[in-house]
Amino acid sequence: MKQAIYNIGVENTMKIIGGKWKPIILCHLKHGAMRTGELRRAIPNITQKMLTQQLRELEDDDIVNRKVYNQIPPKVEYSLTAYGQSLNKILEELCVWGENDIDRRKANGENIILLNREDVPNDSLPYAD
Amino acid sequence: MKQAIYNIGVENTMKIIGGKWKPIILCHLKHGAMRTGELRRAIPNITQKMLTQQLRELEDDDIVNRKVYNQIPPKVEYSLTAYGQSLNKILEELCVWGENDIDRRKANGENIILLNREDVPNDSLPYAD
DNA sequence: CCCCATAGGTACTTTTTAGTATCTACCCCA
DNA sequence: TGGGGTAGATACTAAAAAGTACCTATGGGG
Repeated sequence: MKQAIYNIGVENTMKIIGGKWKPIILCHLKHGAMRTGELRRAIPNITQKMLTQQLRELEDDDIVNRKVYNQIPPKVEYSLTAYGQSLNKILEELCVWGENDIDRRKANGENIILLNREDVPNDSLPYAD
Repeated sequence: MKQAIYNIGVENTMKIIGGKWKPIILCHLKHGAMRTGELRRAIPNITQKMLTQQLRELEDDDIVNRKVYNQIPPKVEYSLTAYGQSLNKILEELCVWGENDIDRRKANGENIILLNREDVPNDSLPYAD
């Protein structure tokens, strides 16, 4: 059995939900189950390979559930497991923080664009300056 | 001027606080200012190069403040900026989630060790099964 | 004079991660 | 017969991230 040693909790968290694609996938799945093709369309630039690879890893970590419908053409739905949903709040906050940060930079003159602003919980920013 | 395009907020967040070392550095700094050497000791395995490199990037993004004391031998203190502190809650949650996840896996028979459990807010786990 | 401690820069190499291209399977439909 | 539509596997290549080794500066102390 391989032994894993971490110095701080966040190290483990990032191993599970870190990387280029996992946070994005999870932020989409937190709204409900999605088919493979839906995820592909929702996440421009992701390749089929990276999508399935990351989903498999999330499955292995009991974050994502894979449901296969036995039909032709194939239909597969991905969703957060009950355990994966314990990440919902964090995922939401990561999204919102990033959105507000983009606003802040834009106000600061940076040329930065956010295409899909899905989380707009309220009008009070966590940080205003 | 270079244009940045994001599809979803979390993409931006991860660009700023993602990677192998940044979340760890930030989780340490959220307790207060630390000297370079303190950070190095607090984060085993990080190299001087990675530490300063990541700190410079966090500085560029207005997350971390660098204070140089003009003395010999040199003394430099790093701390979260006021803006960087808007990440405090998220950082805390990332730490705690990782800690609880390690407990969960350990209970599940995995050989996994957490050396520094710094965030123990209460006895109610976000997810118990 | 040389080494200590401190903080940091830089060229180069290795490792990890991600991307590309091509392959499978299945049934339907024209 | 040969597409389309779905989901996915795999070998190979490219790019990004991290690690290694060695260099700088400064003043004090032995």
